[in-house]
Amino acid sequence: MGEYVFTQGEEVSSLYLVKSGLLKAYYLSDDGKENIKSFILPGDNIGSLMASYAGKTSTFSLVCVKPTELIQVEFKALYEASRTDAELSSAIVDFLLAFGMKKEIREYELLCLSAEERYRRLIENTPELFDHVTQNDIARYLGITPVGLSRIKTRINN
Amino acid sequence: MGEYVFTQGEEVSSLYLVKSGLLKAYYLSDDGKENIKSFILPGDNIGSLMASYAGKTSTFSLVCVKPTELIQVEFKALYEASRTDAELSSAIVDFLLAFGMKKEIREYELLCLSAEERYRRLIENTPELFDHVTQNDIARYLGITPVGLSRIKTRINN
DNA sequence: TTGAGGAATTAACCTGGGTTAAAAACCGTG
DNA sequence: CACGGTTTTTAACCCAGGTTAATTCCTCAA
Repeated sequence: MGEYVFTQGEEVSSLYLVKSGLLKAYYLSDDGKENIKSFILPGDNIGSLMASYAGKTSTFSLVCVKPTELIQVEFKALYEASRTDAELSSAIVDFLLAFGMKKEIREYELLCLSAEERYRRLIENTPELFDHVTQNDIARYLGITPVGLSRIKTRINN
Repeated sequence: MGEYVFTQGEEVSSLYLVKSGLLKAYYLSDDGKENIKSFILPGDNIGSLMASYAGKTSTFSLVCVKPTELIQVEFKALYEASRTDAELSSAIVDFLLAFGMKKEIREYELLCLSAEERYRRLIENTPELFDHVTQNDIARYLGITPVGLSRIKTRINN
């Protein structure tokens, strides 16, 4: 709860699998604005590809929103092992396919939908989230400010 | 040139590798608005994960902007083969890692940057694109209208 | 060379969401 | 219960970008 798994700018060499709890991954801009990349729920996996694969530092921070149990996997070891272990490799393929599809959906929403539509879809698809996350964070996930989200809500309720 | 590789709503079972040429992948909304998901350059790979992996129909269309040579790969066969062939599987892992990183960057740009910043970065990172793609399409890739982009340009040149 | 169709620009007006700041509602803790 | 901090709402004002439509530019085929 409130603990960081890793922070922006850090070298990260692991992937994580969420057993229980809730995390948020977010970008912090130069002027201190927070943009939430994703919430990570039990069963989801998370990691900074850029950091662990391309050897850069992480572009975002990962922090627990609720008490969380994680399984940590050393990326490089996994990657090397996958070179010769077909079963492991195909598990990784599944992991990456799931990852890619999540990203594809998010990209679609950010590119094609208005903030209001994204909000409606979030209610539709992940209502649990609203029980555990402040409206502030919901807004920053939708790509708008808390004030903006409050306005959308009142607009929706006529 | 102008030929469709596949269109939105179609069942797609292949991935593609671009040998030469240029394509665009785009979403068409109910009210006829086009939003460009990505431009695909030589060396890039493209496919609808949702369609070929999850068995849904494609959420976007893929069309050639310039005469293009493609290598087509049947997804299911590839996926099955990868289950037992470590070398193949690890090639797929690399493919998916590259795919994931591209998506991650795009997500960041859409979530955190203004249209003007995205435009500046595009000039910076992919100037070639401007030789082959209309400004209309650049705008639709940036997530704004052609009118909006024209304004940004004049704003930048004081 | 001209004319026609598409691409880009410009202008006028509108709207969604940003910004700032204050007020109100909601906590948990002593 | 009251206090102090955090969330949420509300209000006033602002701006980026959307919309529509007219104008200019470009290109290319006849």
